[in-house]
Parts: sequence; C-alpha cells; structure tokens
Amino acid sequence: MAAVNLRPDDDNSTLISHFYNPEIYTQMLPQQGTAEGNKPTKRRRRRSRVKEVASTAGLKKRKLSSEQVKLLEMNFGNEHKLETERKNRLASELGLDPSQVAIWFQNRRARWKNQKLEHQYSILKKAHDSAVLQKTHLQSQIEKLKQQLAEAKNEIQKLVEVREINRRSSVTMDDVQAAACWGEILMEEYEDVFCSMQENNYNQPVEWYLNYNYMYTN
Amino acid sequence: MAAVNLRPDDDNSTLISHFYNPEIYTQMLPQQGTAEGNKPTKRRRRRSRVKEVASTAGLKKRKLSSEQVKLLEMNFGNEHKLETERKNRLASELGLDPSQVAIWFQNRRARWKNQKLEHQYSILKKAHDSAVLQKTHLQSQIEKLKQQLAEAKNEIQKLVEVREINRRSSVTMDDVQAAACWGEILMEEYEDVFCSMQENNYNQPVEWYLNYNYMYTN
DNA sequence: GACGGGAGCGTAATCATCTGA
DNA sequence: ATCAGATGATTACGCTCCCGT
Repeated sequence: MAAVNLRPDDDNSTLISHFYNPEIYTQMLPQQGTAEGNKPTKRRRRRSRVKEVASTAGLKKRKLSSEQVKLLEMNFGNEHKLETERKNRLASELGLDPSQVAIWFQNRRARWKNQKLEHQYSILKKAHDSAVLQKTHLQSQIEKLKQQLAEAKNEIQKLVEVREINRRSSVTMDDVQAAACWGEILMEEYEDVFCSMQENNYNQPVEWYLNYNYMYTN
Repeated sequence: MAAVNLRPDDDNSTLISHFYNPEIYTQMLPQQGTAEGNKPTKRRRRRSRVKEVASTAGLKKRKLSSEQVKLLEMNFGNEHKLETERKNRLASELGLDPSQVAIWFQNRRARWKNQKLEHQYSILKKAHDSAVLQKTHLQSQIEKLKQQLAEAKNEIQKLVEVREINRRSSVTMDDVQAAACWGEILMEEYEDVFCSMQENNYNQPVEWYLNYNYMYTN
C-alpha cells in the first residue's frame, strides 16, 4: 500500500500553487525548460512543433500533493468505492474538484487491479515453488518406501522358502516324539519279550524273534 | 496480436462488456442501502442540473483512428522498441506527430506488460493446480506403500515368530535321524546281545542287562 | 404503470505528462 | 533524447435511479 506511493517531490514548497486554486487548471504549463536553443543534440529530429499539441490542451496534469494523496489513499483503503457524499467531502477537504477525486479513485482502482494481480502472482509463485519442492520430497519418499517394500518382500520370500523347505524335509515335534516313542516301545517290547523269555525260558533266539514279530505285527 | 486490439468505437460495434471482470471488483450490485453507514434512503438524485460540469476547455482528445491503430499495432508486433527512424516514418505515414507515436508505443508496452503478467499468471495457475493434484496422488501413493510395508513387516514378524518357535521347540532332520538311529542302535545292540546270549548261552536276563550296560557305557 | 432521458457512478481503454535513470 | 513507471485526464459505453410526461 504505502510502498506504492513514493513521491520524491512533495508539496512542501515547490508546487503548491495549485493547492487551493482550481483556476490553475486552465494554465499550468509544466513543460520542461529545455528551450529550443538547448542542446544541438547532433542529428536526428530537429525540434518540431511538439509543444504545439500540448499547448492546445491547456489543462495538463497537476500533480496532487503528497498530503492529498495520503488522504485519498486512506480513504481508498477504507473503501474502494466512492459515494457522492464522500467524494464531495473529500474534494472540499483536499481543495480539489470533485471530478478530480472521482478520477483519482477510478485510476486508483484500475491500477489497484494490476497491483493485486502482481501480488497474487508472487503469492502463487511462492506456493507453486513450495509445491514443486514438496513433490520432489514425496517422490523421494516414495522411492524409499518402494525400496523398503522390495526388501521386505525379499525377506518374506526368503522366510517362506525356508519354511517350505523345513515343512517338506524337516519334522515337527510330533515326528520326533513318535520317533522317540518308537525307541521306548522297542524297549518295552524287548522287556516284555525278555519277561516272556524269563517266564518261558526261551533259549533260542529264533523263537524270541518269532515271538517278537508276532507281537509287533499284531 | 490482433485479438488484443478491440476498440469499442469505430469499426467494432460489438459489445465489449464481456471484458469486465467481476472478480476483481465486487460489482456494484443493484442492491442499495446494504452498506454500513449508507444513507438512509437519501435519494441522491437531486434536481436536474444544467450540465456545465467539466467543460474545462475545448480540448478534444484526439483518438487515433482504427486505421492508425492497426498500423501501429502491426509495427508493435514486429518490434516493441521504436527507433527514431521507424518512429518518424510511422508518424508521417499516419499523419501523427512523432511524439504521439512514441507515446503510443510507450503506453502499448506498458499495456503489454500487464497482459503478459496476466498470461503468465494463468499459466502458472495451471501449473500449480496440476502440481497440487500430483501431490495428492503422490500422497495417496505413499499411504498405499506405507500400508503395504506395514503388512509386509507384519508378515515378516509372523514368519519370524513361527520360525523361532519351531527352532526352540521343534527338531530338525538331524534330530529325527538321531532318534531314528537310536532305534537302530538299540536294535543292533540288542542283536549283539542276543548273539552274545546265543554264544554265551545266557539264561538269566540279569546277566544280559549287565552285559548290555557294559557295552553301552563303554 | 410504462417509457424516455438525464444525472451520476463504474469500468476499460487511451492519451498524455512528469520524473528519474 | 529514450524508456519505464506512476499518474492525471479523456473518451466511450454500461447501469441504475428517478423524474416528468
């Protein structure tokens, strides 16, 4: 807001002539003092009647003082629209023609549009840059996750393979117990046989074998 | 850049009201009296007044004809800068003062800047929207990957736990083979004992046991 | 009530001036 | 002098209000 209005000249002394004098409008020839006899300027464009056009205009631009601009700017900050009431009040406060105030507001609005656009652009630009950066971050994050996932799947693959191998060629506790039982059963049976032997007094191993085989297959 | 040059007057009689952009300004909607300190229905239409306003002078603002503008526009399309040569040539061709041509070019450049900014803005806007969309896609992709990763880790956890359990309370092939060997060894030893029995003609199981224990612990 | 038109504001586009580099 | 940028002023047109016929 304030940054836009930097006026080097100010009203403090130089051109305050038009301050409370609307009549000044019809005169005021602000053209630069470069008279005709000024610099020869070498070739190019001899001085033509450039001033002629300007002079016909008669009323040219009178710059508003910084005081006036400040007040106008404050009012503009409040409300960009301008009702007749406010316009007239401002005009009398500033010593300006109401139409000038209206024009000022019109121009201010028009220029405010561009400023706004510029501002919006910078904001959007910042947001976009940020978004792009975030995108790269997300992208790398995705890469990382993908790698982790690949590793995990590899791990799973290995574990599953091992499990399959064990499941096929290995044995569970039951199997071992069965195997262990087998030993015990053997012993028990042997013991039974021995008991029988003791009771029946077998002397020939052949007979024991026969007996054992009978018991087992039964 | 013919599209840019739409002048409401002259040859172009079509409506130009489309150019109004309501987004920038809140268009003065038909509502009246909704403002805060708005006038209490103070109908501002006073008496019809004589139109003596602002007839500051006979200054007519010479507007350039569409012909002139067209030529200027063509030249501007070629080159935004204006060398003195070209300026003078154009001025004489158009029947204008060279300074007018220069001014026209200056204003045209300024206008072009804003148009360019507007264009850039729309482009940037599009790019940003796209980036935001991509971001959401990447984000959801990340979510998916994270979930997959979590599932994979969970799977690994389960597999590892099972493996640990099996490792602790289960047995490998070696164990089973050992157990199986145990049975065979038993058999072999028994057979040996029987052979011994046969050879030595043991009749008492006690003796056999003694013999067996001796063989085993040896 | 409907209709024509002026007053007055708004926007967009222009033209022009001034200032500073 | 030229240019860019800020700014004043004009022109042209759209709207709404409000009044007089």
